[in-house]
Amino acid sequence: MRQFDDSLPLQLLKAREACMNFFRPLLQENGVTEQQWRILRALHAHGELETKQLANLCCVLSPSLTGIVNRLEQQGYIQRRKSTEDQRRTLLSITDQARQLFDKMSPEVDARYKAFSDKYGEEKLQQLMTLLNDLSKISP
Amino acid sequence: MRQFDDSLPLQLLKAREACMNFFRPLLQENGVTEQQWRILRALHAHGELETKQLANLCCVLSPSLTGIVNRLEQQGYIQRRKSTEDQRRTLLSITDQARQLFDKMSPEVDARYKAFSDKYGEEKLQQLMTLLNDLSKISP
DNA sequence: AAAATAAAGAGAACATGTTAACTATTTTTG
DNA sequence: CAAAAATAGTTAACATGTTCTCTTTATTTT
Repeated sequence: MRQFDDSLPLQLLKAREACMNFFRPLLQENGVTEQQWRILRALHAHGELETKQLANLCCVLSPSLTGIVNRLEQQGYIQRRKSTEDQRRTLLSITDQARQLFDKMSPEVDARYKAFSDKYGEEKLQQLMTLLNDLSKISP
Repeated sequence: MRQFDDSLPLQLLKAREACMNFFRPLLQENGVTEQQWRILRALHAHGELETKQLANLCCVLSPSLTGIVNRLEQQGYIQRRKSTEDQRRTLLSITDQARQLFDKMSPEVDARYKAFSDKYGEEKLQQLMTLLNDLSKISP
């Protein structure tokens, strides 16, 4: 069997960990978890979304998303409304309070991304993104 | 700020998800979780280890490891013993029952890894592993 | 149109991730 | 050597991941 330390899933995990080390402190300073930030960014980029769409975009399962969204709503960062055509669907969007958070955090996020890119190498980062993008498209 | 869908952490997550889709069913058939399997493989490859070493190898925080190891011990896959020199340290190793599990699963694990490698491309896989390995070494 | 099916969310139960605090042991300092 | 500081591991509290089930609403089938 394949050597343990060569396992691709483990390497992906470690890489993600190394990358997050650049951003985690910033998120913590601003009182949002990694997952909450992922959700907010998706809504910021895509506008109003259904729960299911959001889950797919963020690579989160819907039961997890339920809780995350509840907490974000409680903190005033997200608003829900029911779709009028299809009563099953919930539509989610960010509030002005969330937009303020973005304005506040954006510069520092960019700075840290640049620090990361500089340390790792811009070309390598591009290559990596391409390879990852290909990988995420395959399925058994 | 960087486009949401271009975020490296998200891409790493999606890539990992795509990869795990090849193995998850097998793990489930054998009644072990992804994390349990990771722990068992590390112990299988490295022999007896301290809790902390194991946590570092597997990219798991010690509080999580405590629970995982408890459950694995309960299921008869792991045995603990106290270090004689340093009473703080716990030494962990796999049981024969775990070794049997490996013998049973190894061929199928290999087969699926090959299926994955064929579908993704062996060269690309090598490149990717190299890039990930580099990434996991950098820190802010 | 009534019944069967499918789809979207939410809820439950358990495993894991994450941070902080705590216990029991060394190890280090004064 | 005794007190202080450091280390290994666990516990606690909460957020999230994972699978299964349930409810509600649409859609399809007969």
